[in-house]
Amino acid sequence: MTTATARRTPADKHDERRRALAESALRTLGELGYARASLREIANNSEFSHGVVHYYFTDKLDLIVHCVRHYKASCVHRYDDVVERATSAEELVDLFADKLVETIVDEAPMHRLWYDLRAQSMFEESLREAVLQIDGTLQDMIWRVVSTYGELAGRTPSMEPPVAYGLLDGLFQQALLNHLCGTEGVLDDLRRQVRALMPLLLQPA
Amino acid sequence: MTTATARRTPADKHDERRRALAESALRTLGELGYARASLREIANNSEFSHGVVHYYFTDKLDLIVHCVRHYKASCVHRYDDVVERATSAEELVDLFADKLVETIVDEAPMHRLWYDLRAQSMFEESLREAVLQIDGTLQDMIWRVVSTYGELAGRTPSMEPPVAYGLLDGLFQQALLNHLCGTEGVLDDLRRQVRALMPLLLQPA
DNA sequence: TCGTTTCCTTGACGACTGTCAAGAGTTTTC
DNA sequence: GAAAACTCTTGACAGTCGTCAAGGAAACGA
Repeated sequence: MTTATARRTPADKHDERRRALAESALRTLGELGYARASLREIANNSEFSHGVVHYYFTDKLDLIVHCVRHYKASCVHRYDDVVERATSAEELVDLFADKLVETIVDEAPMHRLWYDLRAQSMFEESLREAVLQIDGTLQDMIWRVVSTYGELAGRTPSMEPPVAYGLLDGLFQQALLNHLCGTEGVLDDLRRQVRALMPLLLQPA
Repeated sequence: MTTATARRTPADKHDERRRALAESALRTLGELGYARASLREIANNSEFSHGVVHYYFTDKLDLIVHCVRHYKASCVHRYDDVVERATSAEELVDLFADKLVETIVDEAPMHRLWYDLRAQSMFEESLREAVLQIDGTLQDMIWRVVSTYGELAGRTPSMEPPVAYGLLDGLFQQALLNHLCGTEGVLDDLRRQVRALMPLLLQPA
């Protein structure tokens, strides 16, 4: 019914509303987490009422998965200009480490939401497909950095994409937790750790 | 009132009941996760009724923190005999990797519970103290392995304890998720990845 | 054996949850 | 300008949740 009745407005407006609702929901989700963010709370922090959710989404799960998918879509290009801008291996590492620190400060709620969702997917099977897919795009994102780093250094990566992603993700997660706990020096630590780790991801010269 | 009235039974029985309840709760928590495990469900899977929880614990949070603390207490010695038994660096790595794979198979529910709780602590401040403390003991556990590995290899570690822990934890978490998703070859991958990573944790010979 | 303390069950409470139907309000269509 | 379609609000529903009080059951000390 809603498809292709007019030239472009109906379906587009529908999608735009979904996007607006999703972005509103993301704020609340990032603040409260997956389990404690109720649809009413999400709606309260938006310009809509709590009933509208079921007009644009079938489920609470549908909404949340849409939210995180929407978020990751912009997230996976975070290091694109790091990759493009860097002219040497050392510069790439510096830019990459800085960007990691920057996003841990600016987007901590989004990151903890992602880790929350990924942990939930270990229990809730209906989340796994989306989580695995997003995890794959994040892995690709990291691999673009690592492979470019290798090219600039004139060396080939010594690890497969999942390993490189797993290692960096481990450090990042640790830094995020400590950052949220207000620990001092976490950001500098992360920067140093990443700078020390990156060379190990390549074959010895 | 309950302290030191008789020789040892009253307080001991209290603690034993707490332990029994906690172990019962751990089964349910490992199955459902932090958010979806209700006190009634926890009690149903035990020999008690749902009201007894507030006799031994002040809170749901009190119960859960006690549960995870109780679990980690036994968990942190998992690699002790790996450290003691190994007579060469290579053997230690093999034993360590095997033990990692073993626990990912045997205790997957406990591990996902831990990651769930750690993610929740990013939102719920009241969880952080316990989580940070447990995280520290896990880090120490890993460091015992790494430092012994270095001694056996006659080389000094190239990374600080948090980094070594963060890297290995990242790989482990990734393997756990994939294992729960039923992906094939995850365990062999983890074994190979750990064997490849460990030498990088030491200074070049 | 009686009274007291400890232990545990039952049942209820208020609050909160996701969901959805009924119906206003708004826009579009003819 | 009436009719139809779309958009959103309101209010209620059936559950579930953590919590706790009342009271029975059992163990204990005398």
